[in-house]
Amino acid sequence: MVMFTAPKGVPEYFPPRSAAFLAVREALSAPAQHAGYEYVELAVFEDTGLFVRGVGESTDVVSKEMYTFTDRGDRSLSLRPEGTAGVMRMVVEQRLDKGALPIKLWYAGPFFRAERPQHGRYRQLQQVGIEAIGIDDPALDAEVVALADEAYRMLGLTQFTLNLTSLGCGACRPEYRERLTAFLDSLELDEATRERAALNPLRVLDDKRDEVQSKLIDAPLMVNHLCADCSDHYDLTREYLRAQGVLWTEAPRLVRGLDYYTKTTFEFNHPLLGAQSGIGGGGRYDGLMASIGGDSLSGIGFGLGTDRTLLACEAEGIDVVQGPRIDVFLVPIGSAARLVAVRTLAQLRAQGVRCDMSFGERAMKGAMKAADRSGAPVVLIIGEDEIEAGVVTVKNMEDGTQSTVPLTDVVTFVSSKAQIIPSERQHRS
RNA sequence: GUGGGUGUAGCUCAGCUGGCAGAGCGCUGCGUUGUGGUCGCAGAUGUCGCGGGUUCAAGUCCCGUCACUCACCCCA
Repeated sequence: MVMFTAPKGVPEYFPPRSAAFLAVREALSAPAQHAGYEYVELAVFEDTGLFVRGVGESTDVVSKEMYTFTDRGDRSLSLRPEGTAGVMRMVVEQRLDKGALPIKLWYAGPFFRAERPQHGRYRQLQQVGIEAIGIDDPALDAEVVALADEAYRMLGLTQFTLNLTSLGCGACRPEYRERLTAFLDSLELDEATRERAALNPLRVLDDKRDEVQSKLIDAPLMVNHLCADCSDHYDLTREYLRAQGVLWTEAPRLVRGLDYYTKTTFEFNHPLLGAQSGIGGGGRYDGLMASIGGDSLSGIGFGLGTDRTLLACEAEGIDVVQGPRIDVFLVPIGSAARLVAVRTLAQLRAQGVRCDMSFGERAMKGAMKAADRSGAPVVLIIGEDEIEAGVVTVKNMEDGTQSTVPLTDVVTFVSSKAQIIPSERQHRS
């Protein structure tokens, strides 16, 4: 017999953790939804050329981590390794850029990178992302960063950090890049590092090794060589962040792996996640739309890692899912009671009460055990005695007390009671 | 792609210099013929990852292989 397993590096979520995953995904997008961002459902695979031109041919993500295949029409397609390029393609293709600006969009779903799996690093990874396109205003940079910060804080995370910098633009970065290259050429570096420097010298700046970092103390930094436009933009962005009470660390050596980033760039990290500590990141990408054949519209956005954020919550001991998953559980004993239970269950659900019942010919003991495992705080027992008396026994599972309610009143009685239960477990403020 | 670690019950793991396959949790039943959770008692569950070798004897030692995992790299 063959035993099938999920492909390597694909995290799956099943009860009870799947509920936490869902709650994290909801929490990550909630602040953006409150801020007017609208949902988009994107293609999960795209023309390979979109990522080559948009994300950048020299990036690791595109050059060696894409799942690329040829379809029956000999088209080269790739599973999306990130979301921004696809959003920009949609905006250009659907002419969304001809409407009101800025275009504010959010998305969520799986992305794919053929990497060696590790704690928090998966081949199928889940992200929640937002993009604000078409207006080059530092207030939007600040909004995007603040929405990510708000999402993490809403979940109850306290230990994450925000690293922020500016990567400059097409006007000032090439000059800086030359300066940095000249500096790196003057150092004695190992071959792998030299190759990295040739491909993207900025990448060398965030090398983790102390022996490399010690040589970089005097390295020129982008933030000290910004043009007037980039410098003003960064100053205003920080002023607006301060105005919203967002705290951050200046990270002049922060580098991102995707070529399209310009100006404001940021990364959220969590110290309890090990090597893969980035729980979210993003930045401005003013040249991206033009590079894939659209107008020269600016944009800024983030991608937040749903898997890693869940890991971060677990590492901080946060219960993302609070309270029971249902409010009421029905325990019918005997066929007459079962009919009553099926009808009552439907009526309760129509009232919006979350409820379930014991299925199968279970004896009272087994049915009560099922009731207990459901987590429902209230159990309705419907047996032969109750049927005969025209009542339902209502049991409080926390203190074990019970009372009888006429069958005709039970839906009203329970639904008014169920209204109270959710308020007892409101989200932290 | 490179390096390290680990594979034993559903889960978490113990098993010493080779000598009868174990614990906790969970699961099932009973204590209570209409009451869960707590408590007590009883019970079920193994290709010791897989293949080969050494040995009277291998979960244990050796070789190979696969899987998982941590780190490099990269990134969410």
